[in-house]
Amino acid sequence: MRLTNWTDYSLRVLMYCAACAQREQPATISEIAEAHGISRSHLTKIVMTLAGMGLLETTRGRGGGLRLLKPAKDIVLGDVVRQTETDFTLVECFDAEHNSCRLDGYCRLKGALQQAMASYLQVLDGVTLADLVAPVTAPPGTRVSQRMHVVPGLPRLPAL
Amino acid sequence: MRLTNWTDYSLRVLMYCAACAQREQPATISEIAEAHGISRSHLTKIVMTLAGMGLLETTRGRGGGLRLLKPAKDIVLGDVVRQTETDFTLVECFDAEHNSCRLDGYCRLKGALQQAMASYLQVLDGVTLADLVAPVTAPPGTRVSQRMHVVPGLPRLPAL
DNA sequence: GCATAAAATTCATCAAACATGCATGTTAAG
DNA sequence: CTTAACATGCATGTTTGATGAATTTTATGC
Repeated sequence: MRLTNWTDYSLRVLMYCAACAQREQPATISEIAEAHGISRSHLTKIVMTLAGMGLLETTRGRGGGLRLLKPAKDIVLGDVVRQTETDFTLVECFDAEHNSCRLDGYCRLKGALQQAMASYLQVLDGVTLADLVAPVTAPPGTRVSQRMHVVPGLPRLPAL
Repeated sequence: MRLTNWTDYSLRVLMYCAACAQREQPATISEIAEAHGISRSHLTKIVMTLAGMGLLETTRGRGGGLRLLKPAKDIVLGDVVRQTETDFTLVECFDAEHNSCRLDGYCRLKGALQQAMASYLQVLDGVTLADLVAPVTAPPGTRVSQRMHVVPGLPRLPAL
Protein backbone atom coordinates (compact mmCIF):
# COMPACT_ATOMS: atom_id res chain seq x y z
CA MET A 1 0.00 0.00 0.00
CA ARG A 2 2.34 2.62 -1.20
CA LEU A 3 2.82 4.77 -4.23
CA THR A 4 5.93 4.37 -6.34
CA ASN A 5 8.77 6.87 -6.17
CA TRP A 6 7.92 7.50 -9.77
CA THR A 7 4.63 9.04 -8.73
CA ASP A 8 6.30 10.87 -5.90
CA TYR A 9 8.86 12.43 -8.22
CA SER A 10 6.22 13.21 -10.81
CA LEU A 11 4.33 15.23 -8.27
CA ARG A 12 7.47 16.99 -7.14
CA VAL A 13 8.30 17.99 -10.69
CA LEU A 14 4.86 19.40 -11.20
CA MET A 15 4.98 21.26 -7.95
CA TYR A 16 8.37 22.67 -8.79
CA CYS A 17 7.13 23.87 -12.16
CA ALA A 18 4.08 25.39 -10.57
CA ALA A 19 6.27 27.25 -8.13
CA CYS A 20 8.43 28.55 -11.00
CA ALA A 21 5.48 29.54 -13.15
CA GLN A 22 6.07 33.25 -12.72
CA ARG A 23 9.79 33.03 -13.34
CA GLU A 24 11.46 34.34 -16.46
CA GLN A 25 13.50 31.21 -17.11
CA PRO A 26 11.63 27.92 -17.15
CA ALA A 27 12.63 25.27 -14.64
CA THR A 28 15.20 22.81 -15.92
CA ILE A 29 15.55 19.11 -15.27
CA SER A 30 19.05 19.53 -13.88
CA GLU A 31 17.80 22.11 -11.46
CA ILE A 32 15.03 19.92 -10.13
CA ALA A 33 17.25 16.85 -10.05
CA GLU A 34 19.80 18.66 -7.97
CA ALA A 35 17.18 20.12 -5.67
CA HIS A 36 15.93 16.65 -4.84
CA GLY A 37 19.20 14.77 -5.08
CA ILE A 38 18.26 12.39 -7.86
CA SER A 39 19.98 11.59 -11.09
CA ARG A 40 19.27 13.85 -14.03
CA SER A 41 18.79 10.99 -16.46
CA HIS A 42 16.32 9.25 -14.27
CA LEU A 43 14.31 12.40 -13.75
CA THR A 44 14.36 13.00 -17.48
CA LYS A 45 12.28 9.90 -18.05
CA ILE A 46 9.74 11.07 -15.57
CA VAL A 47 9.57 14.46 -17.22
CA MET A 48 9.15 12.82 -20.61
CA THR A 49 6.20 10.87 -19.35
CA LEU A 50 4.60 13.95 -17.91
CA ALA A 51 5.15 15.70 -21.22
CA GLY A 52 3.56 12.76 -23.00
CA MET A 53 0.58 13.14 -20.71
CA GLY A 54 0.20 16.69 -21.92
CA LEU A 55 0.90 18.17 -18.52
CA LEU A 56 4.00 20.11 -19.43
CA GLU A 57 5.96 21.19 -22.45
CA THR A 58 9.67 20.92 -22.87
CA THR A 59 11.88 23.17 -24.94
CA ARG A 60 15.34 22.09 -25.91
CA GLY A 61 18.47 24.06 -26.32
CA ARG A 62 19.88 26.95 -24.40
CA GLY A 63 17.32 28.73 -22.32
CA GLY A 64 14.99 25.76 -22.58
CA GLY A 65 13.27 23.90 -19.81
CA LEU A 66 9.87 22.88 -18.55
CA ARG A 67 6.61 24.71 -18.32
CA LEU A 68 3.19 23.62 -17.22
CA LEU A 69 0.71 23.51 -20.07
CA LYS A 70 -2.23 24.24 -17.83
CA PRO A 71 -2.63 26.55 -14.87
CA ALA A 72 -1.86 24.78 -11.61
CA LYS A 73 -5.42 25.08 -10.42
CA ASP A 74 -6.57 22.97 -13.36
CA ILE A 75 -4.24 20.07 -12.64
CA VAL A 76 -6.08 17.59 -10.48
CA LEU A 77 -4.04 15.36 -8.23
CA GLY A 78 -6.27 12.35 -8.74
CA ASP A 79 -5.78 12.47 -12.49
CA VAL A 80 -2.03 12.61 -12.14
CA VAL A 81 -1.90 9.68 -9.75
CA ARG A 82 -4.21 7.62 -11.91
CA GLN A 83 -1.79 8.07 -14.79
CA THR A 84 1.58 7.81 -13.08
CA GLU A 85 0.63 4.87 -10.92
CA THR A 86 0.40 1.80 -13.10
CA ASP A 87 -0.74 -1.04 -10.93
CA PHE A 88 -4.08 -0.79 -9.20
CA THR A 89 -4.34 -4.55 -8.75
CA LEU A 90 -5.15 -4.50 -5.07
CA VAL A 91 -5.51 -8.25 -4.84
CA GLU A 92 -5.23 -11.15 -7.21
CA CYS A 93 -8.86 -11.26 -8.18
CA PHE A 94 -8.61 -7.75 -9.66
CA ASP A 95 -6.52 -9.19 -12.43
CA ALA A 96 -8.83 -11.15 -14.70
CA GLU A 97 -5.82 -12.63 -16.47
CA HIS A 98 -4.24 -14.33 -13.49
CA ASN A 99 -7.13 -14.69 -11.15
CA SER A 100 -7.37 -18.12 -9.64
CA CYS A 101 -9.52 -17.33 -6.65
CA ARG A 102 -12.11 -20.01 -6.13
CA LEU A 103 -14.51 -17.56 -4.60
CA ASP A 104 -14.42 -15.17 -7.53
CA GLY A 105 -17.90 -13.97 -8.19
CA TYR A 106 -19.19 -15.27 -4.90
CA CYS A 107 -17.51 -12.90 -2.52
CA ARG A 108 -17.80 -9.19 -2.10
CA LEU A 109 -14.17 -8.49 -1.37
CA LYS A 110 -13.39 -7.14 -4.77
CA GLY A 111 -16.31 -4.76 -4.72
CA ALA A 112 -15.38 -3.48 -1.29
CA LEU A 113 -11.79 -2.85 -2.27
CA GLN A 114 -12.84 -1.14 -5.44
CA GLN A 115 -15.04 1.19 -3.48
CA ALA A 116 -12.23 1.91 -1.08
CA MET A 117 -9.87 2.77 -3.88
CA ALA A 118 -12.46 4.92 -5.55
CA SER A 119 -12.86 6.79 -2.32
CA TYR A 120 -9.11 7.25 -2.14
CA LEU A 121 -8.93 8.75 -5.58
CA GLN A 122 -12.00 10.83 -4.97
CA VAL A 123 -10.21 12.67 -2.21
CA LEU A 124 -7.31 13.36 -4.54
CA ASP A 125 -9.73 14.58 -7.16
CA GLY A 126 -10.56 17.36 -4.77
CA VAL A 127 -7.01 18.68 -4.66
CA THR A 128 -5.26 20.64 -7.38
CA LEU A 129 -1.63 21.42 -7.89
CA ALA A 130 -2.39 24.97 -6.88
CA ASP A 131 -3.62 23.75 -3.52
CA LEU A 132 -0.34 21.96 -2.94
CA VAL A 133 1.92 24.90 -3.60
CA ALA A 134 -0.23 27.57 -2.02
CA PRO A 135 2.15 30.38 -1.16
CA VAL A 136 3.37 30.59 2.38
CA THR A 137 2.17 34.16 2.50
CA ALA A 138 -1.46 33.08 2.20
CA PRO A 139 -3.41 34.23 5.24
CA PRO A 140 -4.43 31.42 7.58
CA GLY A 141 -7.83 30.00 6.76
CA THR A 142 -7.31 30.47 3.05
CA ARG A 143 -9.79 28.38 1.15
CA VAL A 144 -8.54 25.57 -0.95
CA SER A 145 -10.24 24.78 -4.22
CA GLN A 146 -13.98 24.39 -4.19
CA ARG A 147 -13.62 20.81 -5.22
CA MET A 148 -11.71 19.97 -2.09
CA HIS A 149 -13.40 17.09 -0.40
CA VAL A 150 -13.02 16.90 3.33
CA VAL A 151 -13.46 13.58 5.01
CA PRO A 152 -15.71 14.01 8.02
CA GLY A 153 -13.98 13.49 11.29
CA LEU A 154 -10.51 14.03 9.94
CA PRO A 155 -8.31 17.03 10.54
CA ARG A 156 -8.23 19.49 7.70
CA LEU A 157 -5.07 20.00 5.76
CA PRO A 158 -2.73 21.88 8.04
CA ALA A 159 -2.65 25.59 7.44
CA LEU A 160 0.73 26.80 6.32
CA MET B 1 -0.75 1.09 -5.14
CA ARG B 2 -1.51 -2.48 -4.36
CA LEU B 3 -1.93 -4.65 -1.34
CA THR B 4 0.49 -7.50 -0.72
CA ASN B 5 -0.47 -11.08 -1.40
CA TRP B 6 0.03 -11.52 2.30
CA THR B 7 -3.00 -9.37 2.96
CA ASP B 8 -4.88 -11.08 0.17
CA TYR B 9 -4.23 -14.50 1.66
CA SER B 10 -5.00 -13.30 5.15
CA LEU B 11 -8.41 -12.23 4.01
CA ARG B 12 -9.00 -15.49 2.21
CA VAL B 13 -8.12 -17.49 5.31
CA LEU B 14 -10.53 -15.47 7.39
CA MET B 15 -13.25 -15.83 4.81
CA TYR B 16 -12.67 -19.54 4.61
CA CYS B 17 -12.91 -19.89 8.35
CA ALA B 18 -16.04 -17.81 8.43
CA ALA B 19 -17.58 -20.05 5.82
CA CYS B 20 -16.67 -23.13 7.87
CA ALA B 21 -17.91 -21.69 11.13
CA GLN B 22 -20.90 -24.01 11.32
CA ARG B 23 -18.93 -27.09 10.43
CA GLU B 24 -18.14 -29.84 12.90
CA GLN B 25 -14.44 -30.05 12.02
CA PRO B 26 -12.48 -26.80 12.05
CA ALA B 27 -10.81 -25.69 8.82
CA THR B 28 -7.21 -26.84 8.48
CA ILE B 29 -4.27 -25.08 6.95
CA SER B 30 -3.68 -27.88 4.46
CA GLU B 31 -7.25 -27.64 3.33
CA ILE B 32 -7.10 -23.91 2.70
CA ALA B 33 -3.67 -24.15 1.11
CA GLU B 34 -4.91 -26.73 -1.32
CA ALA B 35 -8.07 -24.82 -2.08
CA HIS B 36 -6.07 -21.81 -3.12
CA GLY B 37 -3.07 -23.56 -4.55
CA ILE B 38 -0.43 -22.16 -2.22
CA SER B 39 2.18 -23.90 -0.14
CA ARG B 40 1.16 -25.14 3.25
CA SER B 41 4.25 -23.79 4.97
CA HIS B 42 3.79 -20.35 3.55
CA LEU B 43 0.18 -20.21 4.55
CA THR B 44 1.12 -21.39 8.01
CA LYS B 45 3.01 -18.19 8.63
CA ILE B 46 0.03 -16.16 7.63
CA VAL B 47 -2.20 -18.14 9.93
CA MET B 48 0.26 -17.71 12.77
CA THR B 49 0.17 -13.97 12.33
CA LEU B 50 -3.60 -13.93 12.32
CA ALA B 51 -3.56 -16.02 15.45
CA GLY B 52 -1.11 -13.58 17.01
CA MET B 53 -3.53 -10.80 16.18
CA GLY B 54 -6.17 -12.60 18.18
CA LEU B 55 -8.38 -13.19 15.20
CA LEU B 56 -8.35 -16.95 15.26
CA GLU B 57 -7.27 -19.80 17.47
CA THR B 58 -5.36 -22.84 16.37
CA THR B 59 -5.48 -26.29 17.87
CA ARG B 60 -2.78 -28.82 17.17
CA GLY B 61 -2.95 -32.50 16.73
CA ARG B 62 -5.52 -34.75 15.18
CA GLY B 63 -8.86 -33.06 14.77
CA GLY B 64 -7.21 -29.67 15.17
CA GLY B 65 -7.46 -26.69 12.91
CA LEU B 66 -8.52 -23.06 12.83
CA ARG B 67 -11.49 -21.24 14.29
CA LEU B 68 -12.42 -17.61 14.36
CA LEU B 69 -12.29 -16.14 17.83
CA LYS B 70 -14.97 -13.59 17.07
CA PRO B 71 -18.16 -13.80 15.07
CA ALA B 72 -17.62 -12.79 11.47
CA LYS B 73 -19.80 -9.75 11.82
CA ASP B 74 -17.42 -8.34 14.42
CA ILE B 75 -14.34 -8.61 12.26
CA VAL B 76 -13.87 -5.33 10.46
CA LEU B 77 -12.03 -5.36 7.18
CA GLY B 78 -10.28 -2.06 7.81
CA ASP B 79 -8.76 -3.36 11.02
CA VAL B 80 -7.43 -6.45 9.32
CA VAL B 81 -5.86 -4.51 6.48
CA ARG B 82 -4.28 -2.03 8.85
CA GLN B 83 -2.58 -4.90 10.63
CA THR B 84 -1.61 -7.16 7.77
CA GLU B 85 -0.38 -4.40 5.53
CA THR B 86 2.89 -3.11 6.90
CA ASP B 87 3.93 -0.20 4.79
CA PHE B 88 1.70 2.82 4.51
CA THR B 89 4.51 5.07 3.38
CA LEU B 90 2.76 6.53 0.40
CA VAL B 91 5.61 8.81 -0.52
CA GLU B 92 9.04 9.56 0.85
CA CYS B 93 7.97 12.41 3.08
CA PHE B 94 5.74 10.06 5.08
CA ASP B 95 8.85 8.47 6.47
CA ALA B 96 10.37 10.91 8.95
CA GLU B 97 13.50 8.78 9.09
CA HIS B 98 14.46 9.01 5.43
CA ASN B 99 12.65 12.09 4.34
CA SER B 100 14.83 14.40 2.30
CA CYS B 101 12.15 16.44 0.60
CA ARG B 102 13.08 20.09 0.53
CA LEU B 103 9.48 21.14 0.61
CA ASP B 104 8.65 19.18 3.72
CA GLY B 105 6.46 21.29 5.89
CA TYR B 106 5.76 23.76 3.14
CA CYS B 107 3.59 21.67 0.88
CA ARG B 108 0.25 20.07 1.44
CA LEU B 109 0.90 16.88 -0.44
CA LYS B 110 1.40 14.79 2.63
CA GLY B 111 -1.80 15.98 4.18
CA ALA B 112 -3.77 15.31 1.05
CA LEU B 113 -2.43 11.79 0.71
CA GLN B 114 -3.09 11.09 4.34
CA GLN B 115 -6.67 12.13 3.92
CA ALA B 116 -7.00 9.96 0.85
CA MET B 117 -5.65 6.94 2.67
CA ALA B 118 -7.90 7.61 5.63
CA SER B 119 -10.83 7.68 3.29
CA TYR B 120 -9.72 4.38 1.81
CA LEU B 121 -9.59 2.70 5.18
CA GLN B 122 -12.81 4.30 6.24
CA VAL B 123 -14.64 2.47 3.49
CA LEU B 124 -13.13 -0.79 4.65
CA ASP B 125 -14.15 0.00 8.19
CA GLY B 126 -17.70 -0.25 6.97
CA VAL B 127 -17.35 -3.84 5.82
CA THR B 128 -17.22 -6.89 8.04
CA LEU B 129 -16.15 -10.40 7.29
CA ALA B 130 -19.79 -11.41 7.45
CA ASP B 131 -20.57 -9.01 4.61
CA LEU B 132 -17.95 -10.67 2.47
CA VAL B 133 -19.17 -14.20 2.84
CA ALA B 134 -22.87 -13.47 2.82
CA PRO B 135 -24.52 -16.71 1.77
CA VAL B 136 -25.48 -17.06 -1.85
CA THR B 137 -28.98 -17.87 -0.76
CA ALA B 138 -29.50 -14.38 0.62
CA PRO B 139 -32.37 -12.69 -1.17
CA PRO B 140 -31.37 -9.89 -3.53
CA GLY B 141 -31.30 -6.53 -1.83
CA THR B 142 -30.07 -8.02 1.41
CA ARG B 143 -28.69 -5.28 3.61
CA VAL B 144 -25.06 -5.31 4.45
CA SER B 145 -23.91 -4.20 7.86
CA GLN B 146 -25.20 -0.88 9.14
CA ARG B 147 -21.71 0.48 9.15
CA MET B 148 -21.37 0.00 5.43
CA HIS B 149 -20.33 3.24 3.90
CA VAL B 150 -21.42 3.84 0.35
CA VAL B 151 -19.51 6.28 -1.74
CA PRO B 152 -21.95 8.54 -3.54
CA GLY B 153 -21.99 8.08 -7.27
CA LEU B 154 -20.49 4.62 -7.22
CA PRO B 155 -22.31 1.40 -7.90
CA ARG B 156 -23.23 -0.53 -4.81
CA LEU B 157 -21.59 -3.83 -4.13
CA PRO B 158 -22.98 -6.27 -6.63
CA ALA B 159 -25.78 -8.40 -5.31
CA LEU B 160 -24.92 -12.05 -5.28
C1' DG C 1 3.05 -46.11 24.22
C1' DC C 2 2.91 -45.95 19.37
C1' DA C 3 1.14 -44.29 15.03
C1' DT C 4 -0.81 -40.53 13.00
C1' DA C 5 -2.52 -35.98 11.97
C1' DA C 6 -2.06 -31.55 12.52
C1' DA C 7 0.13 -27.10 13.81
C1' DA C 8 4.75 -24.60 14.57
C1' DT C 9 9.62 -23.38 13.36
C1' DT C 10 13.75 -22.72 10.90
C1' DC C 11 16.32 -21.97 6.95
C1' DA C 12 17.58 -20.85 2.43
C1' DT C 13 16.40 -19.09 -1.81
C1' DC C 14 13.83 -16.87 -5.57
C1' DA C 15 11.89 -13.40 -8.33
C1' DA C 16 9.75 -9.31 -9.97
C1' DA C 17 9.17 -4.60 -9.82
C1' DC C 18 11.24 -0.56 -9.08
C1' DA C 19 14.95 2.28 -9.17
C1' DT C 20 19.38 4.04 -10.78
C1' DG C 21 22.94 6.09 -13.54
C1' DC C 22 26.35 5.94 -17.41
C1' DA C 23 27.06 6.93 -22.09
C1' DT C 24 25.60 8.93 -25.97
C1' DG C 25 22.55 11.29 -29.31
C1' DT C 26 19.71 15.36 -30.74
C1' DT C 27 18.14 20.10 -30.85
C1' DA C 28 18.33 24.98 -30.69
C1' DA C 29 20.12 29.49 -28.90
C1' DG C 30 23.66 32.86 -29.18
C1' DC D 1 30.41 26.11 -33.63
C1' DT D 2 30.02 25.99 -28.88
C1' DT D 3 27.15 25.38 -25.21
C1' DA D 4 23.04 24.23 -22.64
C1' DA D 5 19.43 21.75 -22.58
C1' DC D 6 16.30 17.77 -23.66
C1' DA D 7 16.17 12.66 -25.41
C1' DT D 8 17.26 7.62 -25.47
C1' DG D 9 19.19 3.05 -24.76
C1' DC D 10 21.38 -0.06 -21.96
C1' DA D 11 22.99 -2.29 -18.05
C1' DT D 12 22.77 -2.97 -13.42
C1' DG D 13 21.43 -2.55 -8.48
C1' DT D 14 18.23 -3.15 -4.66
C1' DT D 15 14.44 -4.11 -1.95
C1' DT D 16 10.84 -6.70 -0.23
C1' DG D 17 7.66 -9.95 -0.88
C1' DA D 18 7.00 -14.56 -1.80
C1' DT D 19 8.16 -19.43 -1.73
C1' DG D 20 8.93 -24.16 -0.20
C1' DA D 21 11.91 -28.04 1.89
C1' DA D 22 12.98 -30.02 6.10
C1' DT D 23 12.14 -30.55 10.75
C1' DT D 24 10.01 -30.23 15.33
C1' DT D 25 6.28 -30.07 18.58
C1' DT D 26 1.69 -31.28 20.20
C1' DA D 27 -2.38 -33.90 20.73
C1' DT D 28 -5.65 -37.70 19.53
C1' DG D 29 -7.07 -42.39 19.25
C1' DC D 30 -6.18 -47.04 19.24
